[in-house]
Amino acid sequence: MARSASVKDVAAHAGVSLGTVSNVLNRPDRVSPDTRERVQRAMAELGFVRNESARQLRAGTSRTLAYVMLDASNPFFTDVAAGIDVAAEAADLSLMLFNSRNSSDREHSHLALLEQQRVQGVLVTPVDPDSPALDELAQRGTPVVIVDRTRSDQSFCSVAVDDVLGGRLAIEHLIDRGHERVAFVGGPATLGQVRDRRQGARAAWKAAGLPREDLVEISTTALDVAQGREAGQRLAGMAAQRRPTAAFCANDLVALGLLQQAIGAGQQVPADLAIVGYDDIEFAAAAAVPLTSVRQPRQELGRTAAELVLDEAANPAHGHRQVLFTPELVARASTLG
Amino acid sequence: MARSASVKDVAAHAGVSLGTVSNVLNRPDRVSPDTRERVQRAMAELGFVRNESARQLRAGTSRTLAYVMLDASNPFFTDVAAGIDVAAEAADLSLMLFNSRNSSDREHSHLALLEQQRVQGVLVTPVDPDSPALDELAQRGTPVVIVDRTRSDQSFCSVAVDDVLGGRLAIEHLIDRGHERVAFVGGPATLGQVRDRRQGARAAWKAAGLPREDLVEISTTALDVAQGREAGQRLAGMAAQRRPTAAFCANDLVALGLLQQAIGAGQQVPADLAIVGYDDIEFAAAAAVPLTSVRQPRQELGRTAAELVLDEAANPAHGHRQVLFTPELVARASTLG
DNA sequence: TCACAAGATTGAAACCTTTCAACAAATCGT
DNA sequence: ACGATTTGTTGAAAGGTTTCAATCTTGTGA
Repeated sequence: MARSASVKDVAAHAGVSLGTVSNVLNRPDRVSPDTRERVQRAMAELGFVRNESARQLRAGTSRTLAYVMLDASNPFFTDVAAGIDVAAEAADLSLMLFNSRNSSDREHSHLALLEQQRVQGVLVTPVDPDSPALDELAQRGTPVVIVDRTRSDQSFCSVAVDDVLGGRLAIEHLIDRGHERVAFVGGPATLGQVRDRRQGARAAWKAAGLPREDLVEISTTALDVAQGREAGQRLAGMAAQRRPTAAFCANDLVALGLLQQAIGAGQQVPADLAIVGYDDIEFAAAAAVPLTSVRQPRQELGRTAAELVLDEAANPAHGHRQVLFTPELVARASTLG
Repeated sequence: MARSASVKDVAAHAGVSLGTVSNVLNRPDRVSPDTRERVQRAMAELGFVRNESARQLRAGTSRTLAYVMLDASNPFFTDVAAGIDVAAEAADLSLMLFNSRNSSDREHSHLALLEQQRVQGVLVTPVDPDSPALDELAQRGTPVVIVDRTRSDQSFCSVAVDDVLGGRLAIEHLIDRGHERVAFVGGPATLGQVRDRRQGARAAWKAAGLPREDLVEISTTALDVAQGREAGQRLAGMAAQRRPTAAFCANDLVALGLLQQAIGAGQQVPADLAIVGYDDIEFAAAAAVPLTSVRQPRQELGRTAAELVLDEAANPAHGHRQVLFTPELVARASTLG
């Protein structure tokens, strides 16, 4: 392509100075109506497109926000992203999404690029929330908010949902429904989410005075559908009197896999096996046996995260806040049948 | 934050000229090992971060590719995005994702920003593939590839899947299974996909010599789960001898909604109603009655699109190509029971 | 008619990096 | 020991925009 026209070309073509062209672009009211029109016509004729690099270099500020997501194929994160998008749009910023696909390397290379681009702020659901790369990024001045994860210390803004409470809600619901032998399905335990949900589950179990060994743990290597199916087979393989009558899964993907396996093996849900998922993604309600699940306020999570990062970017007196949302149990047929 | 250090600061701190710092950054081999090390130490001490705007302004080239997706919450598109990502990574570019959420306005504002950013190339699944905004963008020199849509003319590179064939495969499968009254569920007809799939369905129906009125059309206002449920209710409301024994849905989300409604109403799938979806998203196989679906090579779609846009960016002799992939029917329990 | 204010336009400087011709120093061959 | 290479380093120019003090025009009030 021919090198595209610059303000200078437009100025020459319209017979005005280059400062005036810039004024038309940035303070149209400072310029008389007829010159303004002349300049705009010149822009149209030359196909002028503002060079954002130059603009940003001079102005020092970019008009974008970025969200580095852990796994774009998990609907939970796309819903969070939609919430961020709403807030970004309200602030007249564009949201760029990056997918680290569970890889630290990809995550770090995206973060490095974003820092070089001087984006207004970075939202990130990190592979490892305690990675020092995040500290360095923040320390050098990029506003960073951690999404759906928390840190041991309070050195960042973060938004997350109370997973311990969520685990408790799930188990209390199953206990209410009369179950006395329940499986917790999820893993790996290196994920904070998994640990917290399990911890809440155990606390509720203990509080109900039920014997510890009747909360059976089935560990998976990832939180996806395939692992849910696999866990279902292990469950099915257990001796009948030891087999749990209900399962609480660490997320909906696992729960859907488990549901599929159970129905495929001819079991009735919830009569033979009740199932509770986590996240309440759209496909949970749309499953053939609609799934009871712990709902997280995904959109609000994203919206709040965006507001925090914008505050950090704009407000010099910004103080870090850790926002914790409250989850909610949505009971459906997979436990109510 | 304190304004971050520039090459000039690094040069001063390391006691070298500014050109040398740039060499360390871009041609490390041209610089002697000890000065290189000195400069690198200075960078680390000052927390130097290269300013990408300035780099890009001078170098004229960005290191990013962008995909403007129609609906990030549809797993089909995130899978396509993953395919693009793989190819982008291989070319050492970063992929930025934007979500237009089915809005032309959002799509256009994203495209405008990307043009200003002078990205290497833009991949887009547009709300309206015939929008003149795309022509203008391409005409001004930004490489553009249309993904999962096609244009009447050949003025763009595009990658898509043969939807007419896909529709034919679905209906032929149902005819093979002995169905003689089938519903086509989908809409709105303004979507090229819907039109093509329906056209293929009709062609196959006609080729089998079946009466036209026995391919019943149930039109939806969108291709999502809620509309699928709604369509299910309309189906259920039909008089028994007029009611189709099978449904071909224009995508999997609709099929899942239909499946849910049917099972909720106590019907047996496929005995009372066989269902074929389209896209073969992961949740199709994971549904409680695994869904027969028409699979599209999603990742390959993305990968090919990325390769086309990179060729257009790099190769002056580039000619536009319209790549059409072949879909494939994956038969599962929802038609095989 | 003159002084002044208000409004419109100008042009140079600054933002930070990369590139490249030119220069300096070290190394080599003879 | 001397010119020719090679290796390493320099500094100015360029890239496109925005900003801002300065200048020019026009209109107003006395």
